[in-house]
Amino acid sequence: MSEATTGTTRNTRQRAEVLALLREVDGFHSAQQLHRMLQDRQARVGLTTVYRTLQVLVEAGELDSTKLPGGEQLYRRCSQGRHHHHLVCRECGRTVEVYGPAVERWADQLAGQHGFIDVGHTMEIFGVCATCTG
Amino acid sequence: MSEATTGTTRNTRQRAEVLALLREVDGFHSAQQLHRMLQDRQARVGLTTVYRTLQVLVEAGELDSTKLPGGEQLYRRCSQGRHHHHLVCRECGRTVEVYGPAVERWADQLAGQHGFIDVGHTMEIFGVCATCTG
DNA sequence: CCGCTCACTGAAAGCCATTGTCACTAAGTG
DNA sequence: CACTTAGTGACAATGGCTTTCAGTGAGCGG
Repeated sequence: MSEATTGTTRNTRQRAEVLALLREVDGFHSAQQLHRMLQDRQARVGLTTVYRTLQVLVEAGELDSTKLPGGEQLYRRCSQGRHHHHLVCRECGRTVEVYGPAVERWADQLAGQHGFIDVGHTMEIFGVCATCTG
Repeated sequence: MSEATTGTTRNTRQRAEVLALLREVDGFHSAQQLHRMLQDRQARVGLTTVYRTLQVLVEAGELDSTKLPGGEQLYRRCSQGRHHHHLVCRECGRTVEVYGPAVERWADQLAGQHGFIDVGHTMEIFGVCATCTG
């Protein structure tokens, strides 16, 4: 599973298109949205490829992903490697990256107290942003 | 949308079956699992009804639900109304309810600072429990 | 350049939890 | 006992995502 066997990664047009798009857009977008955007700009990339490329990029730590309550996965270019969470507007999808080292520590500690190892966590904050309110 | 118009709730056999089952089982289970359990005990309740009943119960605050990373929704009888999060074992599904008032406060505050209103959040902690480790 | 291999592609089919449809059933009321 | 209408459930549909598999083309050695 994702083990670099011969480890050769090829530079394909499709990969470049996806990366180029991600460099231009801001905020989170779903694989489907990104695929539609690519179609709009005449970049012929299959949906399957979009999914695979996004997965690869996430694994490589170049993309950042969130999951909406509905289960849909969103992606966006990772500004930096630091672990963070998201404050997302339910209306417009505007996203703010937030940091909560205390939360991380709390989660790890708590899990440790209960004998859990290999601990990870998910946390997303939802609300309606100022723009969408008034 | 879930607005109590005439607001009459009927006591049906199916509802009772689901509730009875939930009273007996511990931990989180998916709608599909619960449906299968009901079949095993000869309780004839349709899958659709199981889903609807669970939804109603969650809205009424009588059930507690989590979502697995895979997107599957899990339900369990709510021990108490207090807002809490879950520490879930990736292997066996064992769940520990955890409280983090500080986290709640942090999330609300942070959202407020960014001008967000009507704020909610999700947080789940995953790991492997002591039993599953060895 | 040429040919070859294998990573990569993508259309279509599959998967799977969940939701919608709609004719039917029965709870609770008068 | 009617009778209204909440509730039911078999089935179809949805939707995001994954798998399949017959190709295509990136990059390398010759």
